[in-house]
Amino acid sequence: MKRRLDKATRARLDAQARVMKALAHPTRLFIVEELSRGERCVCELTEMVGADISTVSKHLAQLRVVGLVQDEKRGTQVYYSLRCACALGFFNCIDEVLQSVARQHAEVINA
Amino acid sequence: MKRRLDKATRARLDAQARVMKALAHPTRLFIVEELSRGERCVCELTEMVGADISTVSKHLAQLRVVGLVQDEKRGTQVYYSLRCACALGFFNCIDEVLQSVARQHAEVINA
DNA sequence: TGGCTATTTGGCTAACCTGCCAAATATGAA
DNA sequence: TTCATATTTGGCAGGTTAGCCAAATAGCCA
Repeated sequence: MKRRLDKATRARLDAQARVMKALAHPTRLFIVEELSRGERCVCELTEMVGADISTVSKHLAQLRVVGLVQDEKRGTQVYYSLRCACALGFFNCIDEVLQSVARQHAEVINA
Repeated sequence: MKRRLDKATRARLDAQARVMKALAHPTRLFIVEELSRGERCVCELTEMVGADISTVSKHLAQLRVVGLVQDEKRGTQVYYSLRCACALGFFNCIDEVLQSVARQHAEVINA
């Protein structure tokens, strides 16, 4: 019997894709990487990223709604932290892919 | 000293984000998952996905350019296969995130 | 060659994303 | 309360993406 993309599978994939999409932006990857070292407030991240604070705030909101990070308000500042350390595993795999591509590229050039 | 998003870091993050972006679509996640069971030709995937073949072909092209899959032409058919099995690790982490969110959701509702 | 099937590419529109500014909101201090 | 700082939200313009159809390309076989 043929596998097919049924409604339930589709719903699961939609949810998974939403999480992937939240990670699919250089600034948000930077934020995740930085948060893996410890919590940071919005203004710290804003300074590091070098974009408008409203832009950074929106990136953080995207990571938050999918559950990758959590926020905690202390005084006038909001501190964000990673909720799932496993997100860092992504970097390893992605780097593996990129290195594999680089190797292949080199082969083609040397061929 | 403050960490900052410098030019080199930015370039690395851009490359990583390109790979993540290729994965950030339900249809493409489905394809990756299906290819983890073995190679498939475009027409097989098209039937499973249930979209236009040109749409599926474009999704496959996106996965190919970032190095996640490779293609091999045999006769009139093109067979695609996974290039990095580690991509499957993504699913585990994403599911962990989603389950964590679901748990939190339940807590809030029961509170 | 011509016809058939499999796949890719071009082109189009609708929908979505990003980043900035401005305005709103929240907290703490004077 | 008023001011100042930190953050979020609304809104807009420019750029990107998705999916369909039609057309082009490639391989196989008669």
